[in-house]
Amino acid sequence: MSTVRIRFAPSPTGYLHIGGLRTALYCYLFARSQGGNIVLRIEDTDRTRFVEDAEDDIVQALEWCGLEVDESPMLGGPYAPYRQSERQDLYRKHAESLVDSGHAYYAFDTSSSIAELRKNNEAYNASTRLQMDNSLTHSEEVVRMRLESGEEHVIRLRVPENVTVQFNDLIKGSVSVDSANIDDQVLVKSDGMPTYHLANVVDDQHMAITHVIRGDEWIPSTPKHILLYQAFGWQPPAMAHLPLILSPTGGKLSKRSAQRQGIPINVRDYRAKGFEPQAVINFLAFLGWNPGTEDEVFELEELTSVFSLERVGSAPAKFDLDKLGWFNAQHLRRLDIEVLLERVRPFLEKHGMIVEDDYLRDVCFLVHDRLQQAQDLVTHFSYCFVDPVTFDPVGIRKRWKSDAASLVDDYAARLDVLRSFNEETLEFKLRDLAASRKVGAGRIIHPVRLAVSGTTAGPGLFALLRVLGRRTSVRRLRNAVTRLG
RNA sequence: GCCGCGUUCGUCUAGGGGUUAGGACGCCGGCCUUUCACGCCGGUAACACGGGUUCAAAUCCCGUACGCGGUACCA
Repeated sequence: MSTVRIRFAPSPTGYLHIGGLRTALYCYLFARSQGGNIVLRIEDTDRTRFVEDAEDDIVQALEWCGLEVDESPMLGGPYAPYRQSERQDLYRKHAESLVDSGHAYYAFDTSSSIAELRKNNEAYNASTRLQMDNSLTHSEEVVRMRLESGEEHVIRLRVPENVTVQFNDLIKGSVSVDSANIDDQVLVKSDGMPTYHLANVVDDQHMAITHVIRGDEWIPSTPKHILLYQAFGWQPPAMAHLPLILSPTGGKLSKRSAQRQGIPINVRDYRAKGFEPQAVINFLAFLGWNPGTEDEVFELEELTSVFSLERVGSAPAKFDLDKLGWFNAQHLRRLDIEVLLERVRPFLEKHGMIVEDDYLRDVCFLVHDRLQQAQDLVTHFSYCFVDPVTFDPVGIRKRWKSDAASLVDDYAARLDVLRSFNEETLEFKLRDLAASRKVGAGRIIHPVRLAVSGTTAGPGLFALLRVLGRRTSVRRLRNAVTRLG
């Protein structure tokens, strides 16, 4: 058995989106679980949709997630080049060999004559090809002349009549299609570029790909590819078509539908929003696959050791942002505090907050378990860095009673003269004050929290005060006393 | 329209002839607690429908419905 070789073959028509990452992930997991190799191949045969920085984005997105590839345009490898635009001659040569063997033909039809064909609801296939303008309907000599004169043309696959094309998909099982339902597919476009169908078959063969793992949307074209392999006399690789990721409302997870649901669509957006790469990977892995146990939280390397294609389901799955949030919280919590610091820094900077490492470390330690996304630190816990400017009105009504100002002021006075600003002392001083004023501790705790953070929710009060430090704590307490009265 | 693929709690899913149909997210309730989270405990909720096959069907077969995908000189 030869070594497993998998390719991830995106086309650079835009930034890598979440569905593409899922495909890449499954490719990676399968390759690694089999001890095989994975190659990144850029399918840039559509010049009209080419996006300049897309390739770069794809590479960075994979890197961010830790999906390392073995061969790629920048890494090189034994089957270079890995950009299809750089392999044009190969495709042309193979297409022509197909014409020679009678499996393909030149076609000169204008776009308007094809449009007319389709208007009559007819396909370009065995039943119509003889009415069209191609090398099947003209003498060899005429064809040669037209070709030599540089007339625009394409090369089409001559799909055989009345055969059933069948293949065994590793995920879907047996799939078969009657060749009558397959068009004479364009193999080489009039600009000389191959279509996906040709390029992908030629490259998979030449790059010794053993398994094609790609999205469900390719199932209908796979019979065309099988036909191509047969025409070339090649053995097709194994096929595995992954179920699609759907929008929560059911449709295709398009840019528009995703935006409406608040779902980031490009991988770079997940990064920008403070999602953990491991969480995104974990979430994606479980969209259509499960290990058969009840474990759910996995890192990439752990996934690699338990992944198998047999356990990939065949039904499409809806994207669930809440579940992703849960995975993110799980992975965020497992992060080493120093790594968390790195995660959180960009968000502080974005908000113009300059914070020293030691202090940030204290804060992170304090709120670590309460973060779901890294950016929560600045959105939920800004009071760790700047004095509160507003106080939650509901909190005021509920917690800032008539004696609050005097109690808080008293507490501030006691803190102000404290020598060791540790949690035990802070708590002792507060309870002592409560006792001497004959009130419950909560009568002070709550207004103090409100004064210091502007809200009624948050980490343990004494730990919070300790982190804020004496100067800040006292300043905020006194400030609240004057503001709230 | 035609072709293909699919259908278990709201969502992700386990289970594939005999199960109280299991887990996770979400939601609800409780415990913990100075608050809110975390955590823990408990609850809610599903085999699309109709026919077969069988002693027995969520599970196998056939239809129907619904959903999704494809139907390009896009991938």
